[in-house]
Amino acid sequence: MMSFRVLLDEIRKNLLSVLEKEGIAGLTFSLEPAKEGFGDVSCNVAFLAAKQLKKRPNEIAQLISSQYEKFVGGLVSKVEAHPSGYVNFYADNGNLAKIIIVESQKDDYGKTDVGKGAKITVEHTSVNPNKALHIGHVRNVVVGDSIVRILRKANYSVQTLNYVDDSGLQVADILLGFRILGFSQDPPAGQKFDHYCGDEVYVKTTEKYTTNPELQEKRNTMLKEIEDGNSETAKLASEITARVLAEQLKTCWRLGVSYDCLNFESEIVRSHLWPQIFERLKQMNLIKFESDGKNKGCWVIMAEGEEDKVLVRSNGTATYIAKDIPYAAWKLGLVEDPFYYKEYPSQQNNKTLYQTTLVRNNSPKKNYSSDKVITVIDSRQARLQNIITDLMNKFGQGKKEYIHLSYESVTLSSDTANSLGMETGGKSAQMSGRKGLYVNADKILDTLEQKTSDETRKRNPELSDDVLQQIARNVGVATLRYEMIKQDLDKIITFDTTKSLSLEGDTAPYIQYAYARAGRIIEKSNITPNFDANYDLLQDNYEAALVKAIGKLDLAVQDAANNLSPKVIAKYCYSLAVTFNAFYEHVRVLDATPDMLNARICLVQSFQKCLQNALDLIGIGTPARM
RNA sequence: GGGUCCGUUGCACAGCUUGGAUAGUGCGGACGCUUGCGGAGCGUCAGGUCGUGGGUUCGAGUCCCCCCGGAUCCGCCA
Repeated sequence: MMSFRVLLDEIRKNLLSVLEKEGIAGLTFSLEPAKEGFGDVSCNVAFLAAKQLKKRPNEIAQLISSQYEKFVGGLVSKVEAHPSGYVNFYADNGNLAKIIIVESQKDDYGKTDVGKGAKITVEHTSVNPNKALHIGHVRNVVVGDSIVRILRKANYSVQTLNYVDDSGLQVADILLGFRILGFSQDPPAGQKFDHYCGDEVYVKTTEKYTTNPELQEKRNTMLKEIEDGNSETAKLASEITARVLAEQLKTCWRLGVSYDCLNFESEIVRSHLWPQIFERLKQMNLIKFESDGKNKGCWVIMAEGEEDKVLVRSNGTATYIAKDIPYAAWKLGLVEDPFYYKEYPSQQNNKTLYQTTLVRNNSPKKNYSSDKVITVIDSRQARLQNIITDLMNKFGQGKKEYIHLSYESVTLSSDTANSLGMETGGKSAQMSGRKGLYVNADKILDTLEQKTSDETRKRNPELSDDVLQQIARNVGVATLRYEMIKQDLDKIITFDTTKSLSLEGDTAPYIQYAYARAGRIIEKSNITPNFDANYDLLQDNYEAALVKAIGKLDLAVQDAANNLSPKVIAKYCYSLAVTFNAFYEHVRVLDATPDMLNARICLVQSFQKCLQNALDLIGIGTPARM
């Protein structure tokens, strides 16, 4: 990839030759984009060599920079020994601009080869099919989807899975509502089925457990019936969960997210993978049978420095973690695949979505397993995920990698919790599906679309309703997605229905606005840029800064892929937009002479292309107007 | 009680993986910028013992240890 990286590569190569000549080879120095005001690239080698040479860092820096002088003239225009001890390099703006701007026109601009084409499987979303997605689920969906996009850009071959826990206790809860408490199986007109199940059936059914304890026993028998299959209850369960799932997927598609395959817990259970795995665990001595103590009669797993975890109860039934183990092993390709595959009826973008089935068919077998598997789950499940990770390491004998990509939860601000009828004493509160304390994802998207639609109409009164709606969807989704990934995964997001929906400052609309502004310049210039331009004209600081920002996309992708950190891309997009806006305010494009106009239009178009590529990595679009 | 994570300006965050040069950004506050390419913008100012204490180092927001505060997990529930 021809990018800012070529500058780093050139400097490294020449620097190594300087160091060798001076007899200070073998140091693992860093060579990085410089901080503002210290040139373009900084090197810390003088600090590292100071001890060995018994000289002050600045002296060494001076020696190195004077020796580097003979290489000046390529992409480097100046070398400088800073009094602090750094060696700072200044780029030749024209040469660098030519390379970066031309390269940025390629469709795959920003790609980088972290993955070397390796297969990787990512599981995310995995929402219980008894309710609608709330704002906490959205964090999972958006983090997972952004990771998928980033890994693809980093040359991984990515498979995306969504695990549907269609046989758990929460499903039994709503079934109890339908079968015993007589809730209608059809929602009131205009209400989505997933909203209805979550807001009405689930909440009102679980409410009754406190006043009506015998209902809980009924729930337990219902759970057994679901797991065994074949009963009326099991049939109704698969019907209801399928309907909820269909509605949940609409929300995911609305967010711009797609999957390769859906897995169902009920099928994992009925596939009889567990007995096979159970035997292997015994053979490998990874689990033990307790003949005494509090876990008497159970098979338990010994976790590093933690309490033993029961896998098989004294009555012989497997616990939930025992269901997760076969699924993890399946994802890693450690068991023979018991499934057949069929197409799910629909998906956005005409991408085919498959689902597993135990019913034999003639469709070709699929393979969604990989040696490397990422599972995106809430940090609250870290303990269980650690047990599975441990187990998979032993199971895979070091050839497989199971990664729990953990993220902190989304909580509600006290104001928002209050508005949902909960007094928290000024503190933020965890959401709870059971208590009905959550912010629905579709409703937040509706609110955002309305808001962005109003704003866009103010600025573009001539736009048709259709176009306006399209823009509003784009910007609304972008705003929510950006809020969900702009900070670190291990930081709690405190969601506030008013404060979290701002369209100004460090937000998606700010970034998208920069793109739209750039588009208007190109439009009004009335020229088609000629990329065989005179890039030496782009010497202004604002121009040079924009070129360099554009040149660093692949460095950001590499960082994001290596650290599984989508926020790196969000930060990159924001800083690219900031750099453009500064350029926009200080450099007049349309007033320039023909050569200068052409060079600047090339730069503006390069910015647009780069930003579009970068935003796509976090699932954010670039409307031409907004 | 034990494990994990968080603690940087009034608020929300970046920087910590890979220690060095002036600790950045947004919101909020004060003031200013449009007969100029779209003001969802730009600029100026105010605001910081980087939770506390120790250690390693020529050098610590960044690495190590103790402590304090907060979140979360620790069921033969899922």
